[in-house]
Amino acid sequence: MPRSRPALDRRQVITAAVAVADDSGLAKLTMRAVAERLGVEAMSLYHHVANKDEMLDGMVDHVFEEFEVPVDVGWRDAMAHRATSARRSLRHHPWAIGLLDSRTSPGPATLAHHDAVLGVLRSGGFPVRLAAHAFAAIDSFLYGFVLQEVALPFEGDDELAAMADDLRDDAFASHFPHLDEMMTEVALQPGYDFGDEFDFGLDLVLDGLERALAGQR
Amino acid sequence: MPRSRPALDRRQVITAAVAVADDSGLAKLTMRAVAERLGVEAMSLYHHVANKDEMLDGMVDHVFEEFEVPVDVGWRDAMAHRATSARRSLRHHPWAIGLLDSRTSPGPATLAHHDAVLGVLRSGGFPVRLAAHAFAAIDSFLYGFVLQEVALPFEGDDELAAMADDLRDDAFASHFPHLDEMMTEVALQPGYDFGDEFDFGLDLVLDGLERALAGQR
DNA sequence: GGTTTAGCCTTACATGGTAAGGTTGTCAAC
DNA sequence: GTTGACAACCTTACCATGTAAGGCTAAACC
Repeated sequence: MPRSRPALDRRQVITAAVAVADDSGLAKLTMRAVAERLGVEAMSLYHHVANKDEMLDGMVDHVFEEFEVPVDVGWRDAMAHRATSARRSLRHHPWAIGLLDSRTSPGPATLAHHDAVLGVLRSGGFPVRLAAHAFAAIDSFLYGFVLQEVALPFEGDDELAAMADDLRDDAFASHFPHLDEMMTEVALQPGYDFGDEFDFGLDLVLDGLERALAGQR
Repeated sequence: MPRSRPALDRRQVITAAVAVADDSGLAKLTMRAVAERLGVEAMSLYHHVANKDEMLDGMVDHVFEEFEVPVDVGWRDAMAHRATSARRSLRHHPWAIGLLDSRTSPGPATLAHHDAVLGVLRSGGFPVRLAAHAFAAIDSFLYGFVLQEVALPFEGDDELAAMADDLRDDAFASHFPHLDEMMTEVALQPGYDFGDEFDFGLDLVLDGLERALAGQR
């Protein structure tokens, strides 16, 4: 086996891990699977990441790299764009949101991203304390929304309908009347998409922050 | 046919599993550990739950049982109380929030809880569609906040300070000036508690909903 | 009292993380 | 060019975990 150059590095390991998770889900993300994708044996990965946990940290940080924070627009547009971009990334890597709660050491991209967000708020006129409030509120909404979205047991209208029919019967309707009403009159209506709730909630939060900012002055 | 034999049942298995997770964390939650807590062998559990995954479903549903939804107050107070109660439970069972994204089949307590929340909104005057918006917005904020709170790499002021000192140095301050400012002027100030951001964000969301409800009429 | 069977147990296996240590190129120092 | 250190990758092996298959025992029903 002729080996010429440092073929592998940490970045490639992380990238391959992300690809495996994207393709096959977190459950199938094993060191052996990542190694195979790189044409290498599992133990070789340990020359580039300390252990699987650290690899997961790297994967999360990798996703944060994708979050876009525009700098030349007002804070509100910037935050809206950033939230939309983050949501898109997290939907593209649906395993990531589930990792967030177990990763306690933020990577460089994560820190850089958070710094950029704070930067936008501060230059948008938010005093430090209000910026902290805003930061927490926006991120809570963002992550929570994606968490729910990813946990939805269906994908698209038809699957929702199938699942709903599966679940709802007379017993369901009598036990959970409001849920039944919500499904019948909203969720199952043609054209309804839970994803659209994102804009409503985001505007709600941003409106509130705008008002708080105005009241501050 | 009802047997009068003192035996294990599904509820006990779930309860034991919750206890193991509370005490030792999700990583230590193994079928053998749960069995041991019940003075039983691992395989015996499979007479009461189909597999580990279904046990996790049951655990999540168990946590949802704890969420309180008061019925004899206005919608706003009810939602505030419910959010606070849910947050308390999720902090008490920190593993739960991380399971939410992988559980796609809601249990009976989960359904009942959601039904109760919708009931409060509907009788508070929310039209169905607005109730859907409100539901999504509140839950997004709630889950997202707890997700962040649980992922915080510290517990209490002193640990935060220790961790911050560990992280922050000249390089940190110059790379991440806004983060540095935030830590110095907010997070590290005596008495600061990230948990307090919860009330700010919750009020923000509820204010927004109140306004939306008023505009609807 | 014999049969059935629910409820628990023993065994065993495949999968997965990773410790220990081996092998083979590359390169610096002679 | 030879040597030796080191880096990058591999082989083996171990232990933990989920769970399939089937065994044992006593309660429940005939």
